[in-house]
Amino acid sequence: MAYQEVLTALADPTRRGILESLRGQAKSVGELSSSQTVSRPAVSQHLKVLHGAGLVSVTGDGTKRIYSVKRDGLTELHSYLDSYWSDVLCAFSEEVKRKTGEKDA
Amino acid sequence: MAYQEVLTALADPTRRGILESLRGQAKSVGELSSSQTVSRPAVSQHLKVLHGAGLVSVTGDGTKRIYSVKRDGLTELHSYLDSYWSDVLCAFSEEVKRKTGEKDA
DNA sequence: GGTTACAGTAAGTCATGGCTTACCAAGAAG
DNA sequence: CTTCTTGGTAAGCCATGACTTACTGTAACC
Repeated sequence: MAYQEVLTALADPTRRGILESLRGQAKSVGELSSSQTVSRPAVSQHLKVLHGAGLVSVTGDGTKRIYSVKRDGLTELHSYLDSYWSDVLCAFSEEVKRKTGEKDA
Repeated sequence: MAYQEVLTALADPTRRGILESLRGQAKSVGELSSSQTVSRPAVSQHLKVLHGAGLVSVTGDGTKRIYSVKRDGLTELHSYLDSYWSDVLCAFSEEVKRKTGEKDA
């Protein structure tokens, strides 16, 4: 529920690659690591972060664990970005740009 | 034009704090650093990253530089997140979750 | 012109985290 | 029951980057 964690998770290129590889097709850890350049334990660690951020969901209690994209995980970040748009005050910051040489700035 | 840089820029808490402090009100570097816990040079460095990511714009060639939020900087990332929604294939990944025990997985 | 204030740069330090190899646990298959 | 496959954990290494102090440059003000 924290968009901060989502940003942290999405900041890493490898993690984005995993998420991209996962979108459209749920995969096991083995399948994921074969499509990535890093080792399998590295993928596991990244998946832990992604799971902690709520970006992926895992199923299968057995020896095979299937990971898939959890679409809802991006909702909060999406809303956060939206808030920057709806921010009316944001508009007048552009106005300030023109008042550059204000003496009493 | 790269949402990767935006994600990297937004991943840092201090940078988010600067951006938050900047939203709704354009500020000089001095004003920013006084509202932040880190030193002024640190703020300068962060502003460079934010500027590189296209998240802020700067005006004032003089000794006073006014930074403001550049709303457009978030557009690409916003669209990127949108693409996860429109991804039809994303839907069937949820379906796969139920077929967990597939033997030929 | 000299001084002061503001801001960016440089250099160096330290912590965070991403990756690897090695190991451990658990279920499937024979 | 033994063996193999699968995946998470631990420990350690190394690179990245965030922060600091010190310095430099530039514009405003006297």
